[in-house]
Amino acid sequence: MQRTNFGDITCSIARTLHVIGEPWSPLILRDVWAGLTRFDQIQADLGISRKVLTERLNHLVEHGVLTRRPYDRRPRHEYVLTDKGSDLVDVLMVMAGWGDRWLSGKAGPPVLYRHHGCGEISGAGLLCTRCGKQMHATDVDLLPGPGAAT
Amino acid sequence: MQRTNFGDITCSIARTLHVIGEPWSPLILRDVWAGLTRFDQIQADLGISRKVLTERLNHLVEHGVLTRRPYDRRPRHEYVLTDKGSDLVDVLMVMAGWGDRWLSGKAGPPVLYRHHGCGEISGAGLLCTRCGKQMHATDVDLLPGPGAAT
DNA sequence: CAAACGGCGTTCCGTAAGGGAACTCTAATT
DNA sequence: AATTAGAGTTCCCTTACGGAACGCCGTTTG
Repeated sequence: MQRTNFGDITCSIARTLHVIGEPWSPLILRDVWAGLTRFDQIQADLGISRKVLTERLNHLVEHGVLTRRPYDRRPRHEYVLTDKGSDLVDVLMVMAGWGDRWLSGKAGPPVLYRHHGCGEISGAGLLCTRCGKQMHATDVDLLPGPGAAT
Repeated sequence: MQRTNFGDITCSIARTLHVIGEPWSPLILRDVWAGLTRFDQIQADLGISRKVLTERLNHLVEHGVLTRRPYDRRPRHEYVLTDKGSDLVDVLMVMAGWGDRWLSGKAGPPVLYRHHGCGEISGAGLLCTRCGKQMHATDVDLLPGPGAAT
């Protein structure tokens, strides 16, 4: 085996990386979370190679993070987060929070999060920066922020 | 450019991936967090190629996540987390929490976290599962858990 | 009913990046 | 002077990403 299999390392971080550690996987998950659920939508949004997108989607489905759901009688389907997958999006929210704090510069964060619980705009993270309560991936709406692409 | 540069995407998740998205980077960060701060220690622990370890360490230092600190008059140094880096370890704690919940099986989590705030053993995450208060990477000690390697 | 279309992959090739082992460099120790 | 230890560096081989073209399969259109 050439590339090391992180799944074999006795470490929950390594095991998690085995599921979403490959290039593009977290961004694919982000897209599905944000409502881009179809192959061509994701492909166009990310500009990812179709080959790699196929591989990643299969991998995420195999590991129970996404499911394929038919949306037509034709063989057409969209990708949906499972519970396991929604829980994983919490990792993305923390990553987004770190990126907002340390990397977004004076333009400000590209995305804002509205907390369903209190209705206010919060910073990215697992605690609402307004009401202080726990906030999960399923508890927010995404809105364009000041640093959003033009 | 062959591999896509995630840093150019207007997305805090993508920007964060630009810093720690490459293979091994999160595990290197984990090692430094856990107290393995020298080149050969990390190399032996992870079994990573020395070439790649060099590249990753330089990358993490360039991006202000780690600093090189001399620990001897000789050109010997160890790698230390910066504030930016400690903040980033929060991402790892959430990843560890997800891995513990969904991937560790009946063996149980390989690592336990003792919260400095209350002194109790907590699950991995950003909230202490015992006292409910916020818990950051700098607020915990790592202990071997039931699923630890033999 | 043949042709075009849309969604979803699959195939192919060129290049970059990881794996592994051997080698280098430098300052300290014996 | 020879040895040791830490920290890279170099070289070669193999794998995997990027990009573009191609294939498949039901549906719509004329």
